Amino acid sequence: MASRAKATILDIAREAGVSKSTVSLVLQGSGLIRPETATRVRKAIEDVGYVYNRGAANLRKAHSNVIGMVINDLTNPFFAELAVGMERVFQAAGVVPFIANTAENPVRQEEVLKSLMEQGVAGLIVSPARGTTPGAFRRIEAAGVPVVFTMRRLPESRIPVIAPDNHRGAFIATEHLIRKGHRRLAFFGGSSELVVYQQRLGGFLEACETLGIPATDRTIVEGETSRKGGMACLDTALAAAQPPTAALCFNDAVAFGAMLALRKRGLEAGADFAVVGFDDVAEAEHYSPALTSVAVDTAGLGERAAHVMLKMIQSRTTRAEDHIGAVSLVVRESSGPDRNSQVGDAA
Amino acid sequence: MASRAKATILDIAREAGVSKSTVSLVLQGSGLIRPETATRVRKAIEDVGYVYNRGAANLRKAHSNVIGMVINDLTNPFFAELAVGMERVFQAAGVVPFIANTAENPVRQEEVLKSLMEQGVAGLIVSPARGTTPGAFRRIEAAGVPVVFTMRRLPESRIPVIAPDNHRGAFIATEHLIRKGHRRLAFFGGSSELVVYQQRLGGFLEACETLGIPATDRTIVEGETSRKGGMACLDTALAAAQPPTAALCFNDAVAFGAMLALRKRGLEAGADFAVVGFDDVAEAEHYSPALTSVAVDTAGLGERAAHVMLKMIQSRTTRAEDHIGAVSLVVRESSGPDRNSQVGDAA
DNA sequence: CGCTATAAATGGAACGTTCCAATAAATCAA
DNA sequence: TTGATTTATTGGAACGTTCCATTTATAGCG
Repeated sequence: MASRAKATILDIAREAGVSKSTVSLVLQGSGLIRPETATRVRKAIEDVGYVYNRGAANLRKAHSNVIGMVINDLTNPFFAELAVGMERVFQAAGVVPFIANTAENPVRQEEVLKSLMEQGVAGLIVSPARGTTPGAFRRIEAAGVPVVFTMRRLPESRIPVIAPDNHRGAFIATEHLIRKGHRRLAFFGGSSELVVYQQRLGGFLEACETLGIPATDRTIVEGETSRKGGMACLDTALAAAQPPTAALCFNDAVAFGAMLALRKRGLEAGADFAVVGFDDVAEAEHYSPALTSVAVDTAGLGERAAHVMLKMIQSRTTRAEDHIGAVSLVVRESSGPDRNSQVGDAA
Repeated sequence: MASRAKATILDIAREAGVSKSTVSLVLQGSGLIRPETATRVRKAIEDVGYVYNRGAANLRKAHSNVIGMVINDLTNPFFAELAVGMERVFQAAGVVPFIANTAENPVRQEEVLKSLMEQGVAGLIVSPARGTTPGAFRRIEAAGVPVVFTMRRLPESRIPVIAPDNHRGAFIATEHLIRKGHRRLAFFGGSSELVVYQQRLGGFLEACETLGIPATDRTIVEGETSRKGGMACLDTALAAAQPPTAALCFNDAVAFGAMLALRKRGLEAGADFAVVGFDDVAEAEHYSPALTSVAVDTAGLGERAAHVMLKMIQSRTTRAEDHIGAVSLVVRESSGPDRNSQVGDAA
């Protein structure tokens, strides 16, 4: 049933009674071929069930039409949304994005990157795994393949980054909580090895500083960036002598976890404890209570990253400017009502 | 900065003072090379920043180490979990899975498949997009590339399928609702063009039939397989003169939507209306109320699909047996307490 | 009719690997 | 010592494309 040997351009040439060069030209849609010849060739292609061998072609052409998207956690819907945004742009440009998942594992990431490079990708969009070593992209840069990072950046690296304004996002979210009347605040989840963490925590701290929350009234609990991590953070925080009354969470997953832990204690997010997330994933709006979160325009960032990549490929450069996306706070139920009525001990 | 021309095997050969054949052997880890020679070659590889050109290699070898995973909706966490399960297996086998998203669009799917084929994949694992035409895989089969479907099957096709036992899953879920005392049941979401829909609906109907729920007490509402679709289904169903008191949903996303719509009406899933989902995504356990759902062992199915694929590649066949995965009902809060006390009108 | 200009089609040399057959060097048996 | 065997290494011919330089056919013009 299956055709024995794969058909090549020569088989088509024979079938159509032309030369391989002619077939090649037809395949590339060249206008140099007489229309009726082209039709004849196309028929032959159809007849023999030919499939184009892009590997062979790339051997001569030296640049492929595939770009690799390396993502640290596909099960996080946030990254899935990001990937979808990119795909739209690439598709329109005739570029095929192949997605690979590293599951937050630097070793796996190494393998995946190697594989993608061997495949001869034209560029790489990467959301680096936690714990990626600074040298991990040296070889890739040396090979002249354009790379852009999304969402996360590496401590010291000249690779362009497309990311939301984490500092500002955390700042406005914290400000929101303070304006609501909260005086003992927490920051939940994440770990200090992530640059993103430093940015978000930095925004949180700056807001506290600016708006007069003393260091003694700030609780910082590191933890996994997942529901489970969020649950643990809340339990830790509430065990303190002077527990916080509100928390900004590293991301929405952590926030969902914190809300879940609250419910387990018979408390309700919003009424008894204010929770704010980060990322504003689709689910945030539909949760119960609906989650107040920092919206980062995920799909927009994905599109931006894709555009930057295309431009880099086109201008065969490996440099590009960073892009820091605007953020906004989407206020929903989980951050609760104003507490200003019961405030009395503010400076 | 970037090295001008990409280094090839010949550059390494020159650098190390051996022949290209020797380099090739080293690259393949052949034991035929004297260890110290191999070390010297490996050093040269490192020095010149060589990256292996798999395209060129495949030209001779005729089978690559990449397999394509074509998924209809990456934003559905269910598929992301499935993908992750497969990746584990492939990684261990030294095969690199590239994931591509079709966003439920047959045209996009066509492009993606073409691209993957051109790339010379060794095999394809596909969860076909809705509305895929029966002929869409003809050429791929003709080319002798192994394909396995996951989760969904095409109406008439000899391609092996790895999927959960949809019929049985729906049956036990429906049985559960009836045992709880419900007598007017609904089936929410999905559309009849999907084979999976027919299977799940079939299970639902068979349970109704077997356990004495007359056709007049069954409400079937087709709809999008998303939260939004689920909300619409619930609204439609409750508008009827004799509304149902429980619903089996096509999948968890629909179930979440239905629960959301209930809450909007001031009703609570479990207490006022029983909801059962399908797939048992991670979120189901953490929802509020926690969702009763049919567990399909997602990661297990992914692993199974990957294994079948590897076996097909190895034995260079394009045939394999279907695999129907076991299912189980995970009972949580959303299906509510027993209603048997208040039943009086049962036959 | 001969000439040039244009259009259409073609041969052949790359591209970077693999792998077979062949060689060269080292070891062994007699 | 000689020939056979084993161990390391090496040329060279593929693999399926692209693209440049040609060739061949067609048309246009005086």
